[in-house]
Amino acid sequence: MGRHSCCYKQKLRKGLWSPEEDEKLLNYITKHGHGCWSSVPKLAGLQRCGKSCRLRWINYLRPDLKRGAFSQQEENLIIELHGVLGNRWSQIAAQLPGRTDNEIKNLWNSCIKKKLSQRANSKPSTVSSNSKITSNNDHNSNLTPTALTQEFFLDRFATSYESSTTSCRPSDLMGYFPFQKLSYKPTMGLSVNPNTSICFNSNCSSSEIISEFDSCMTPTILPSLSSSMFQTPIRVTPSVSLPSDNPNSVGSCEVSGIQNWEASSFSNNGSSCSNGSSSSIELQNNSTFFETNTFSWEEAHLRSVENDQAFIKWSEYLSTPFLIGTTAVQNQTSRPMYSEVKPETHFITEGSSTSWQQNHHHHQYHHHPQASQPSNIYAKDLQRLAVAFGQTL
DNA sequence: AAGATCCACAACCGCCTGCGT
DNA sequence: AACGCAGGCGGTTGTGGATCT
Repeated sequence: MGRHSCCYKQKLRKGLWSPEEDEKLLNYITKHGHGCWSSVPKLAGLQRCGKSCRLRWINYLRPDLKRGAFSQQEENLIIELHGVLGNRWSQIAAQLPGRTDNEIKNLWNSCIKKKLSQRANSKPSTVSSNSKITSNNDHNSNLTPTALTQEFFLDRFATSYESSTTSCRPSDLMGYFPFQKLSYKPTMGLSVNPNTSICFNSNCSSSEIISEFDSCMTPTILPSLSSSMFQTPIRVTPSVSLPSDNPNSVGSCEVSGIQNWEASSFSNNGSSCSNGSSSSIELQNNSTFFETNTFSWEEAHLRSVENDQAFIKWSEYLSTPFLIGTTAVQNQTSRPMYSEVKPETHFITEGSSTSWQQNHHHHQYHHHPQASQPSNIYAKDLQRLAVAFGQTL
């Protein structure tokens, strides 16, 4: 095995992609689809290997990517899914439309895992101290992130259970879990016995869990998850068509006021999107375990309002005139768009032209002091971009 | 002001799997 | 059945900006 054959080729560029490379790749895939990835770099005129092109497209250039910071709901969903799926980032990503596995993986490794670890350290063995609640792993110091997540659920469960009133039965408690009303069986990763003890069975394979979830999940309860979560993961088919006559319809699906991105939303016929609601996650409307309890991370409060802006309609995004001058950039109303947009190589399709914007600092705005001064940064980046593409602002 | 350190993100690497021959 | 290729995935590293000292 070892290195992919295409990587043996000489004179292949590595490292960060330049805007010119992005444009070449984007233009090529927009026109022709990717086809065989190994042939894309040659056909697109790039000195890259096919895998590199594929990654760049999937993680950055794909037009159906949701840009910007993760919302609290998304973080919660990631934690929930990670508790079930583990490090299957692609499957987790399939449940978060517009997010990539790489993005989620980075978020987990840099942020969520830290939070869970801090929480575990600051509140050791809450679960194991409860005689009614048992876990296969009572030592937080040895917990893997997945185990930490499980501990997290157990802890929340224990808290809820302790504070509940007399008539609470195990079956009642199931409502506290994100996958509500599931018929958990003793063989599953999560089990509840009549004595109200609950445990994660570490010897239970994930496939069993998945199979159990799949079989007992009622479509009326969680139609989105049941239809897609444990079946074939959503895959984006990058054969994108960007209809120039109706930019507002490009791949946008609005369901319950939020983005409802489907991989299948983009098709060569350009006929906007399929409904796709069967496999979408309605984050805003699904009160999860976390919201129905007292879950709150330290900055969750601070970020909640700001991150609501993450649910910007793609259609609005596409139709917003990014490159109409610095005055527009500085316009306060345009700020959320920029602050939520993962930048560098975003494009707008207007007719046959492709416009680009660049902004390396998108992620700073929600947790750095510079957040109060985005305009200068936008302007600077736009100027850089304009220079790169020979445009004037 | 400058170097050191931290952090988030992009990209690469190696392995696995599926498919065609 | 064996082999090679391409695509996909997860772990890891590299990079550059922000922050700290």
